[in-house]
Amino acid sequence: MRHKDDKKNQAICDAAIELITANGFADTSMSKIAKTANVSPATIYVYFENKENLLNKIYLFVKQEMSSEILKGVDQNLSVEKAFKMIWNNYYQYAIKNPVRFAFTEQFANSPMVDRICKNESSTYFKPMLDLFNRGKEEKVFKDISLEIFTAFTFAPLTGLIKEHFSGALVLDEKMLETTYKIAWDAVTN
Amino acid sequence: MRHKDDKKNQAICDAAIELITANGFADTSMSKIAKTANVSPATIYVYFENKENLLNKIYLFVKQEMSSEILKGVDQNLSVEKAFKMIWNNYYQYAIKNPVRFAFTEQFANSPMVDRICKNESSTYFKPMLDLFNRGKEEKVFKDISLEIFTAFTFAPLTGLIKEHFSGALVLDEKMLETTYKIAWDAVTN
Amino acid sequence: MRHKDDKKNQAICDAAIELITANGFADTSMSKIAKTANVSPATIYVYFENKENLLNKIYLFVKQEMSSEILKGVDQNLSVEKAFKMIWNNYYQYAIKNPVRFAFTEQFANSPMVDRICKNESSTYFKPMLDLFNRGKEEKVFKDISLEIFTAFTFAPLTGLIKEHFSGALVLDEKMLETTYKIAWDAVTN
Amino acid sequence: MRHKDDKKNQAICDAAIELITANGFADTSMSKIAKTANVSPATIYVYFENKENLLNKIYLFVKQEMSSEILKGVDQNLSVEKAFKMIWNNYYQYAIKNPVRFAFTEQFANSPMVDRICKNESSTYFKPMLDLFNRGKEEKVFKDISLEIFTAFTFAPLTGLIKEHFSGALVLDEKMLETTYKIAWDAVTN
DNA sequence: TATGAATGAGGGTTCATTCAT
DNA sequence: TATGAATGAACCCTCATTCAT
Repeated sequence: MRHKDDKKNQAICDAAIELITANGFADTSMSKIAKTANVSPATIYVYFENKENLLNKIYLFVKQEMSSEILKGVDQNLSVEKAFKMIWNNYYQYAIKNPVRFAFTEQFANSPMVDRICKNESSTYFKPMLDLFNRGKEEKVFKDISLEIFTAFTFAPLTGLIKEHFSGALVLDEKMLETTYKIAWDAVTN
Repeated sequence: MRHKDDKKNQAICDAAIELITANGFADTSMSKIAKTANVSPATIYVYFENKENLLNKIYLFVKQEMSSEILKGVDQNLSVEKAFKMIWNNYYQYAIKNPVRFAFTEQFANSPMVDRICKNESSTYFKPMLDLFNRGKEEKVFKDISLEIFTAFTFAPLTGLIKEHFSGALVLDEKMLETTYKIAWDAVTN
Repeated sequence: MRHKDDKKNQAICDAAIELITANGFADTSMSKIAKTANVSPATIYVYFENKENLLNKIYLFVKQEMSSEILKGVDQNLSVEKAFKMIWNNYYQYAIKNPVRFAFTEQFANSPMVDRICKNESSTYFKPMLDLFNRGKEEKVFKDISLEIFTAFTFAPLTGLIKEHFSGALVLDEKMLETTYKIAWDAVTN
Repeated sequence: MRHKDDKKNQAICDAAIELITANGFADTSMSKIAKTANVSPATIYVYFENKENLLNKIYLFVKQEMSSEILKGVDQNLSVEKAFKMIWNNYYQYAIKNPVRFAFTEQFANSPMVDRICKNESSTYFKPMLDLFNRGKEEKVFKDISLEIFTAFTFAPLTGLIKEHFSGALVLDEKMLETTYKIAWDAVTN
């Protein structure tokens, strides 16, 4: 009996992420994914139940990878400020180093295509970030605002700028990044 | 020769916006648009060259409508602060009153589908907003930051919160809106 | 606007009947039907909702045609004996003259593929036959047996012999037919 | 060298008969048969050359089993009448006790799928029945008719009624069975 | 202008079968 | 022998678009 080939699985995932990011989910056919992954269309169905399941699994996979990169080096002993800055920078670094994966997650961040269960599970990966937010509020470092507003003034602006950076409308250099960080930090801290 | 029927044109646009917003561009077939608009599929091709052209024209149309709503009441005589607040609130009002159109524009804001020319043209509609931004910088009201950073801390946060409001993850009430505005204003002003 | 082309409809039906009879429903693809009918596969969907609907419509059509042929010349004024003989002979004639259509209906006579509604409707076409059976019983010409037993000894034997005739296992000549008729008549009459 | 596992062979046959009877030959995939038989799809090809060969072998197997059941207790010493009645009843009993196998054989009785050789071979299993028929004619018990007509008025009616019994359109009780037998006997005897 | 008919290309998916272990 | 992985071909069906009126 043949073993399940991990390289094939990876090739399919990579092809799917690349194509979906470039052309969108609906315009990415299973055939095209197969062709890009150098695999028969039928082979995809050995690893994934169907197209939607493929999307969900890949989304979870990328989110997990992303979260582990972003939370790298963060632990309870760090001060709120240092921990937050580290996460913020890690997020930026991940996006810059993995532009395709970053674009992929952004495409489905607010999409109904990725089902709710899948999204909930993915949000658990980021629990340490939530803990930090709560600790910051307890320590009166952060303003007494909701998580959504907090995110809206910290990660949302960065995300927006990174997107424009990738689109070529903007060059997000070191200095701009620092400016942005400073404004964000001031916006949500007392 | 008969004139092109403006009602038919409008019906097609409305149908397209509704269906695209609900199901996405790729899952919205010309036949379905035709059926929803009570028109033959072939008739759509009397008004639009093809599907992509339909999307572009509709995108421009909605952007134009949106900009005229958002800039309503804004003129040079208003102080920077008053003008900005007015625009910010108008934007919120437009989104709340036109959830479908708002969702429609958001869907394509970062999409490769709407071609570059189309996007550039659409940004000209918001020139008064750009003028205001420059005036604010000249008057030293706004910080000396780029337009992109300015937007990232003013409209981007609001857009994010509105999306979460529509998704049901959040209730964006009067008080939260004020809090958000205050943080945004403080973030970009000296 | 183009008119719906009745020749195309007919060509599709003929092709479907022929292919389904020869190869069975499951082994008859829409593409093959299209090719045989000299039509695009998509065109079939202009006339039929889907493959199953195609089968149902064709089944009804053939049954209707068949019943009108079989009941031709039969009316209330004929004696039970003469009317029955006429129907019996008409049935034989129809089968011999329309071997493909005969085989087609036989293939689906006891099949769950043709849905119940469709079958019920088709059985109404043969109501005159049922009336004759009841009249025969009232007049004490026929034995006091159920319709099913009646059919089992009149049409079922003939059907079986016709099938063997077509399969080449048998030559169903005039004399054999008369013998069969006589046995059938004696079997169900007092 | 390991022996071929007879239990696996049997499991595959049972699964195939069940699925084919329930869903038809074309809608029964090798994978589904494998799954139902708790076996790998590839294993089926150890026992059968391909799908068609699987069908033929199973058909022969069931026919053989059926014939041995039907001819059980029949021998040369019995009178023609007693022997015939025994066979007729055995046939009915077999059908009632093995509805799936009965339905299976019926499905392919007039199908082009089971190839000619296969059918011929299967008919040899019933040779004792043929002998009885010839003896009955010699003894002037049976009318001087062909085997086909004989079958058409003895087994064909019973088969038809059993089918309707299974389809639920009819309840074939003891009394009805007797009536049917009597008519059949009278139809083919002097 | 306006239309329903018509279509080739392509969609996702399943299939019988073979491969490699 | 026995298997799960792997596959090209084929499945039904929908699509954006054009045709003919």
